[in-house]
Amino acid sequence: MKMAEGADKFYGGMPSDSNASDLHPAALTPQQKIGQARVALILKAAADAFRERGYHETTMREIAKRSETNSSSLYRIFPNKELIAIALLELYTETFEKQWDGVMSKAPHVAHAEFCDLLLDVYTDTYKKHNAILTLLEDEFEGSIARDSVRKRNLERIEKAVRTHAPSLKRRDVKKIAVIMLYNMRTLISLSFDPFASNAPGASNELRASVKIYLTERLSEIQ
Amino acid sequence: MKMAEGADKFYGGMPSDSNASDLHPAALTPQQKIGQARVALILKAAADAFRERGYHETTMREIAKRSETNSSSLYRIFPNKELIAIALLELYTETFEKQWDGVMSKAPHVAHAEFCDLLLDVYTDTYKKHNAILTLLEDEFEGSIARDSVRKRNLERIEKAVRTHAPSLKRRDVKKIAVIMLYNMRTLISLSFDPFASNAPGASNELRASVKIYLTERLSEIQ
Amino acid sequence: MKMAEGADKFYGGMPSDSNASDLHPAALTPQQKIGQARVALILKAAADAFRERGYHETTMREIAKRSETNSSSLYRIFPNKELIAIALLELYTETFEKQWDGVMSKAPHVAHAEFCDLLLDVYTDTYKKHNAILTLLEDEFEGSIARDSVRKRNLERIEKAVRTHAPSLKRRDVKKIAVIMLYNMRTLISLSFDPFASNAPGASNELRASVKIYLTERLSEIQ
Amino acid sequence: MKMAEGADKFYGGMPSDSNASDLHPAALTPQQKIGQARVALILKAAADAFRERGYHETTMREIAKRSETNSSSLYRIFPNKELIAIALLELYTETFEKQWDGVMSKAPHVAHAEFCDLLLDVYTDTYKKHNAILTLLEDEFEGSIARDSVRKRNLERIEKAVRTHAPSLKRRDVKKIAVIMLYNMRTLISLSFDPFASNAPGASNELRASVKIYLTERLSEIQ
DNA sequence: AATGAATGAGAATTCATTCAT
DNA sequence: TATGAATGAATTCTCATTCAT
Repeated sequence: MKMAEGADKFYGGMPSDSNASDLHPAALTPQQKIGQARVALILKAAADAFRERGYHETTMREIAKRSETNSSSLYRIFPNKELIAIALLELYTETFEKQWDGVMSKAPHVAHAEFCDLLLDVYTDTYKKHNAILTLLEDEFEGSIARDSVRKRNLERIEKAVRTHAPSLKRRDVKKIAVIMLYNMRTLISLSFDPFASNAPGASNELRASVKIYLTERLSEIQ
Repeated sequence: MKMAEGADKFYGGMPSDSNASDLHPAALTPQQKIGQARVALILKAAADAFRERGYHETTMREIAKRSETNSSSLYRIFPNKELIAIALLELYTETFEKQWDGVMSKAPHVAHAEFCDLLLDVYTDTYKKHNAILTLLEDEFEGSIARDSVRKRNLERIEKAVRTHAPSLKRRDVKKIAVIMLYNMRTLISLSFDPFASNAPGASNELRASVKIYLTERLSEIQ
Repeated sequence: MKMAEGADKFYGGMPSDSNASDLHPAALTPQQKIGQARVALILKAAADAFRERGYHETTMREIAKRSETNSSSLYRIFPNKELIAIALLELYTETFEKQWDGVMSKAPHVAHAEFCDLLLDVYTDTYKKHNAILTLLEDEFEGSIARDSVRKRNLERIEKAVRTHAPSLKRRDVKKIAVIMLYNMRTLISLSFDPFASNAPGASNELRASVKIYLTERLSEIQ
Repeated sequence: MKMAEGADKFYGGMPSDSNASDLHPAALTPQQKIGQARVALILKAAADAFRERGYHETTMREIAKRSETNSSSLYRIFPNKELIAIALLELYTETFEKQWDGVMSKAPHVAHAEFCDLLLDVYTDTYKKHNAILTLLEDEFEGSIARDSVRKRNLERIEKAVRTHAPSLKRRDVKKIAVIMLYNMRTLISLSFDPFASNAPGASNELRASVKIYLTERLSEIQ
């Protein structure tokens, strides 16, 4: 399936001037209060559904029903399922960005171990709020471009934080460390949501510990 | 969609006594060469499709077309899509199990670092052969029971290997270490398949290194 | 779909006395300048759309977008799509009628051949201005009553012109000649718009010639 | 709307080798008797519907109902409405071609007037059998390419017949005459189906006469 | 009068699966 | 056993039109 029209609205690029034939615009940004409430309802319903049943198994119909929205209205606001997912990703990103400010301001001063916790907490805290996101970032959902864009931004943020924390690191090493941290963050999330992992209590802490060992080691090397 | 009948055949447990009213038998295991070839074709086609388009986006129709199998014949052999996925998981498991023999025999004698590599290699080697599996283990596909069973077995294997390598470890610690290793193995796979991660060359090695640091540390503690 | 209420206002006949329960009035004829501009915009947009995509493929939505009119406003002015088509037919008719005055005044004096050209020119000239009409007169659009009324009036005009030009013709022959002329006029239009007919350059002239041969022959017979 | 996939099957061009991703082939040509009967039913139903309500107003649903075909089956055989129209055009063409043999064999020997009748009869006779075609050739239906191909072939046939009948005509004149005849043929059909034209009885004969006058004149010029 | 939001009906289309030869 | 045909249940999606502010 091709990328839905209008999807490009989200992951940067020039804002395409809407021409007359633009019959299927991107997700509507409603002007009136009532419309905004509707959008919120829809996103809530979609997030719930995605989390409970996965992106693929969730139908537009179900989202419509859960949010008590008329199907057509749903399609007016979100011309297709992908745009809902993308909107959720956006929402998540917003929350996420706020967290980073705190990290960036503390990064230069804290010890390695604490820095590690800061990074991991950004993820876990954000996910606690938007835990439908997990599905969207994991599932092979069509909006992979949007997903990749989110990941890319996340990666850049981590790199920046690492550089701020340890300015003397080589650029290449920063990149590698950032990737490892990103994956570990995701793992940490998976771990905390995976009902299957609950067999081994303390696994989350163990992962945190393991990441701390790694990061401390890498950051200590350079001095 | 509910789990298809007959699916229980695959993920271990007691063999359910098949009763006469079993209208939807599990995937057929054909005795004739031509049938086996057909099955192989189907599984190949399905694996390709799953990898390329994901489990959910892949339709029976497409598998039929790709394997040049008549739809009805496909349904005779695999009464539903889930059973195809399960069969692929089985195939993967077989390859997997063979790898474990090597690990288990070497585990007691090798150094920690090498032991770590052994574990990670089991995964990467197997995935190189069956890379459609990734999708099946990640996607929220209906056969989650089968998937969980695979995971569970994998976890048990890792625990056993760790115990064999370091018999003096406490059971609880083994469990935790195993979980961490399992997740890291999956991460390693994701990393090597994720086109997105290719921006940071050497990330795979970095992950291996990080895992090695962790494992060595944990295993050294006890002596 | 049934004919929209209010549609009868347009294609002549007695003005139906509007009763109080007239919930769906005919196309509004706005008194204010801004309203007239709006109507013009809408008709322009609709004409373009009809010509480009045909009556049926054109949606109210598209007309709204093209004319930058809010959907609801569009519906206030033109309660349904048919009324837009009818309004366009009206517009066309107005232009058309003006042309007839010239024809009628010249008809008695000119030679047969010139008379023939006069008739054909009425059509081609009018169509040059309102070329969306072609679609409306050809397409099986619901307002066939309006369409038939336009045709009928056209036929009557032709009959009148023929009678004026050749008063001694029998009524029956006039009728037949008029029909033939009407159809030839339409053919001439089709021909000039049909991109496909451009393969045979000069076809328009050839048709004119053929019509002239016919008409001259018929008109000469009687003297 | 773009041309439907598979539509190219009909109006010439290389037969595209069907690749694995060819999930939506052109209209199915059923192998079994029962399937052929089904196709016939569908085409009959579609022809009726098109004639009665026009191409655009006819829905796939209606065709399914009229032919007592399950919707999905209909879509299996004719993946979209256009392909049905194209199939009807094909059917029409077949009948049409047979008629031409007679024309071509008589063309060299008959008088101009009779030749004229022969040409006109090809159309009227064929249309009597396939009178849904009228709609398809007139309506702005998406398969305009197929429609144009039909027209083009018809034009070529007429040219050939004219050349056979009057070999000494110049090529350019043949082309022009053919176009005029083609349009007149269509007009004749419209005339006989147009309920509106019935006001002028004898109009058909009048048109025939007019065409005969024209053609005789043109063909006589050259000797 | 203008505009955003809502709505019901229905059309297009696809899917997994079964039937019948 | 292989294959073409059939099927019902959904799902996606669009449209003309109305409501409410």
